[in-house]
Amino acid sequence: MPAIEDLPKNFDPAAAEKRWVPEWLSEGRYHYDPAVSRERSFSIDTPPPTVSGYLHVGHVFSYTQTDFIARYQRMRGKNVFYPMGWDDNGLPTERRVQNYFHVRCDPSLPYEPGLSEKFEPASSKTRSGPAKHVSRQNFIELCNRVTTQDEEAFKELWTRLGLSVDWRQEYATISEHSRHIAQLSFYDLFDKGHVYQSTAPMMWDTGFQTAVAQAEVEDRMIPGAMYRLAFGVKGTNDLVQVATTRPELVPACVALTAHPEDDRYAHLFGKTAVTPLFGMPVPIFSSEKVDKEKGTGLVMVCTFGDATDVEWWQEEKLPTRQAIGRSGRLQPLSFDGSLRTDAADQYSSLVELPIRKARARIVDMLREPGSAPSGTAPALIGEPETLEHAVKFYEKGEDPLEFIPTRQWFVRLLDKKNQLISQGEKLSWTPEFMGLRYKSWTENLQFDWCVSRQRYFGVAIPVWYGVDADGRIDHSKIIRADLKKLPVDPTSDAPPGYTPDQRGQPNGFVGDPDVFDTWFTSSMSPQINTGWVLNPDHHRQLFPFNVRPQAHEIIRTWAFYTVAKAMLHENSLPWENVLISGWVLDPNRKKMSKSVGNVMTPGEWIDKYGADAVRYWAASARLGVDTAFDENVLKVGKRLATKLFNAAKFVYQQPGGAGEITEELDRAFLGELAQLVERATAAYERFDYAFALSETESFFWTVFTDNYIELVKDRAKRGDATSSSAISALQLGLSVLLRLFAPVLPFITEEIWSWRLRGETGSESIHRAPWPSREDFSDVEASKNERLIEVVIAALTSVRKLKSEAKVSMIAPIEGLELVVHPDAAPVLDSVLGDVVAAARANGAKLITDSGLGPAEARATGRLVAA
RNA sequence: GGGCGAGUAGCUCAGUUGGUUAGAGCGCCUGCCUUACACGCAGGAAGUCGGGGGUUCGAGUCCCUCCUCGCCCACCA
Repeated sequence: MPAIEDLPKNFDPAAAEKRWVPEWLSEGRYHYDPAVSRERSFSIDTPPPTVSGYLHVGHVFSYTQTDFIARYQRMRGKNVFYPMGWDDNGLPTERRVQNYFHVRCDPSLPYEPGLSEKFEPASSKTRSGPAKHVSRQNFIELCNRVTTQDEEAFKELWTRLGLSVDWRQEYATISEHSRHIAQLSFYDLFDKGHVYQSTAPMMWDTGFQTAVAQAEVEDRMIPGAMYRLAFGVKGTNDLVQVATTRPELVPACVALTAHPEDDRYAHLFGKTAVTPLFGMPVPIFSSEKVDKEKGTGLVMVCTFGDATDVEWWQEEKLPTRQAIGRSGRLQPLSFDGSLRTDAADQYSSLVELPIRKARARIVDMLREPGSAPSGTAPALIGEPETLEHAVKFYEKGEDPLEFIPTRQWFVRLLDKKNQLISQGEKLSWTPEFMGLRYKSWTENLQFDWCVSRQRYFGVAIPVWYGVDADGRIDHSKIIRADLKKLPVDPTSDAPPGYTPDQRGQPNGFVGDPDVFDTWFTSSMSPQINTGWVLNPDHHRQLFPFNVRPQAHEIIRTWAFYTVAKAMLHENSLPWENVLISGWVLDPNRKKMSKSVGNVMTPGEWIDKYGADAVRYWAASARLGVDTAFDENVLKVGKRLATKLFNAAKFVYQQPGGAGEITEELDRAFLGELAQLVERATAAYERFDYAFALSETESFFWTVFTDNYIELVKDRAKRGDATSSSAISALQLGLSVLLRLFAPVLPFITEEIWSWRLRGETGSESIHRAPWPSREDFSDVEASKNERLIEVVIAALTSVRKLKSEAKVSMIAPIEGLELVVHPDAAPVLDSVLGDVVAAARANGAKLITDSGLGPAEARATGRLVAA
């Protein structure tokens, strides 16, 4: 231990961080030991953060909260498996790379070795020119370059924060291992019959030109208008009114429908309607799905306006008239069977227009006289009614989703809703109500999981398709990879039994051009961590995991898909506990994000207040509770670390050796501390680190430093038989308190531990020291007076009040001190009166009883003497 | 439209199964250089617990209802 005189005047967090981080890493303090039994291990399915290149305090919040639990479990003697992953796979990375290098991926270009290394971050100058186009392979190399940089930045932040991650367990969702596991997952689901391909219309983002899954869809309120259009009834001059918000889909109209009990339209069922402008004859059928109250009660069925259109199209076996193409522009359509000779002409002016322009154009056309199916009137009836309505968007997209028939791979989930719901009910959710989010999402599942994406930077779907003798791709002829060759990229590798030059040739093959939904891979995070079938022993050791910490907005994706995968692959739950963290709100109570976020980065907060203080802030919010960012809490955290430093200095300054704990006050203090240990331990067991911290903090400050230390100060330095009792109690108290604080404040506690306890206990690090328990107090006799601490604090407070009101210093001597207490409290106080007299700087004290006072109340009188 | 969470001192938050004058920290006020700490210490002021009903000897806590905020899910012709 350093000599106490040599300790700095104040705690320097930066110096401590510089000292301990390297030691923790080099000494493997947080290493997981695969040889330890499963029962003695504790596994964490850490969320892999999206490496975005931008760090804000929201990132430190939830990750630090997980660390509290990891550190507690480790001190409980558990062999903690605490990995860290990076979610670098996927669209955010693609976009970031496009901007960063001002580059676009063009899969038709050939790979240029060495090209990717030559790229430099785009300057404002180069950005103004056209983007450079590169091959898919080069683009992926650029993605890897950027994510590697970003991961370094995150890793630096995590280590500075003191996350007790075992960095040997680092993983990335784009790594070879992760791609291997994801492709194995696909084959296993394939063999079990859980995946299928389909060309049914799927939700499609026209901006990114990819299919998206229900989980990635969000509603946004956007302005629109309701148009009333006149349709004809074939063989009559009758007109019927249809209301629609999407008039540009009139050319894609394949039917009209109304509710079977709607008297207004009952006579039309089975008849044929005629569309305005294009004169196409379409059937009119009845459907329970129609809401009589909406619009005119008569619905235009198009291919495809929304999910209900898709259902009607399937049920009624309607033809497909796909007006909207993959890029969101209207595409050519034939008008065979039209009752109007000018239908194709009318439509030709719409082809190639983007949806919005097509809508404006067609509305103009519908205003023209004669656009109605019969007579000379315009088809548009009245003026459009503007409205604000909810429209589905891809969460990362800018244009409303369209339904477009494309070939996609799906995981069958709809038929397993009930099983998925019951899996969710078997999990323990913290906070409990978050389980409802999982449930309501699962109950409302509408589609199977579309897992294919028309993107580049992701895990390739590991299949090839046969090409027939005529050069046509046969998607039913699926060619799989040799399992030993995984992971594969079918766009560059040749399948088993083929040579590379057979790609695209008659009787040859083509690779699936798509990649998996990123959730397809990240839902395998437990298996990626264990190695799954590649390392069955390790898998058995860890799976199911003890905890999955994660944010609440990804319950429907990450949590849901991970539960689904574990069920489909192994008929198991992936974990026992789900811990849901809250959000960090900015001071205006909005979710903290790049645009509204705080200007200071987490690194700067650490610079200013220290890592322990930042962690203290994260510990002040319970799981699932959103918290406003408050710099004040950082200040308080820093003060706590400083106070610990100084209190410890005081304890170790006391001369003389420790001895048996013989004094009532010392025993009572340790008795209270033992109760605190029980409360804190129970709190950590239910993942309530915030309660454990606030109880410990309040005990430390109120009982330990403000009162106990003041009471024994004098006795400790007296050098008599009672001194060693005080010193022992101080040292034991400090040791226990340090360990209770260690999960939240790893730096200051490690620092103090190293002075003496490291050598005395043999625990090289406080973070490997045993969590406090009854064992710590086994040599201490229990106090006879349960309320002793309460009473003695009340007495000391009454003396302080006397001095404070007299506006004199707390060390002002007092003569003729009289302490008035409840009769029951008198003998209690009498047993420790010497310490009270000393702390009061009195020359003695007389106890007076008054049964009018409460059992823990005291009143002091006496003469203050000028110092 | 259905559901979940929140609404407690100027601010940030605790208030476990209903039980005596509702708590903490920050801020504020009044003091104190006290040999661990002035990044400290002591004392103090400050709340009709979102509104309204009800149950109860007793309600911040239970029930009903309404209001505000946030979120989840759904509807989206």
